Amino acid sequence: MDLQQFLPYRVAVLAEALSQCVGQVYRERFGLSRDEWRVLAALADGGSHRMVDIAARSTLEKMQVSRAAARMEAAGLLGKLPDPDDGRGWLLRLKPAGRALYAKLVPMVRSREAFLLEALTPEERAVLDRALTRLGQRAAQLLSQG
Amino acid sequence: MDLQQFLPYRVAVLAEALSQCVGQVYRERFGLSRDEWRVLAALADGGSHRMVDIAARSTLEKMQVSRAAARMEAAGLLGKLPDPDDGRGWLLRLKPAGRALYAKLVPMVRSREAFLLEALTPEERAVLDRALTRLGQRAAQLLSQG
DNA sequence: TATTGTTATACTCTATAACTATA
DNA sequence: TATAGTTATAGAGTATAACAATA
Repeated sequence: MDLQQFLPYRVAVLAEALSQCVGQVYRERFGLSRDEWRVLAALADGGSHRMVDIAARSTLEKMQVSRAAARMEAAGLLGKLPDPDDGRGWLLRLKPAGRALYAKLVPMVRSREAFLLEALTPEERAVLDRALTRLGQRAAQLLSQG
Repeated sequence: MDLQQFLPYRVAVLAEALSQCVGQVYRERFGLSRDEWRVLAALADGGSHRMVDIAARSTLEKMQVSRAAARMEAAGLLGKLPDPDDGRGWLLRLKPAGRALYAKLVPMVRSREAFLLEALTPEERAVLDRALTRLGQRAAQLLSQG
């Protein structure tokens, strides 16, 4: 068997490389961790969201969201409001500083993504899109079966 | 911007899922770490290889290879022979126990990979193959430029 | 001077679960 | 009993660089 041709390995190597590409922006230029960047992106619609929803939208654990949110609150990027519908919960919402950061950061990562995608034709992108989705579904199936 | 549609995020999530699928085999059933599994796979051709070559073939740091090899040597999976061509180096080589482990492990991860790929037509697989390669090249380009 | 492999160290991440307060 | 969020802790993984031996 050839490791170089093994799909999980290839995807892992690519993910690592893409993560570094994007990380050069959010980590090195803006001092955010990966989790903080995901929380920022998950709040991008400008709304207020419960932590558990942010977790679902960002593929993070509730604990990771809690910690990232605490750091971002301390940095003045977001605020925590009591959830009016549930006394246990909080709603997260970007503050102006968080929105400003987002507005600077997103065009930069977007243009990196665009550069990456220039490697593919529109048809290839469509296939890739489907492939990522379907492989994810199959992987979930395998994982649920053990 | 929609995190769910962002390519680096999608690839990261998929890589995580695929890594768990394969990890269920090499970690949970055979007690190997990811690095040890990669070293095992990189020695799969039955030959003797320098650590620096294993590192290149497995996308690991020389330090990770050194540590993984030390653990695998202690476990009797591989042996270290002095490199006849370079007094500084060692050649790694699977021992019978390592080859036996490999022979049991590979069919299992192979069948998982095959199950995953059933989600795609042969044409889609070919496109995915090209896409992974080209995206990796572009990412390397971005990283080298900063 | 550069390279192979080893070791040290500090740091980050991850996983698990205990814990509180509400539902 | 179950859920939202917080906190604690231990273990794993990562990054950096110093180091000895050899090229």
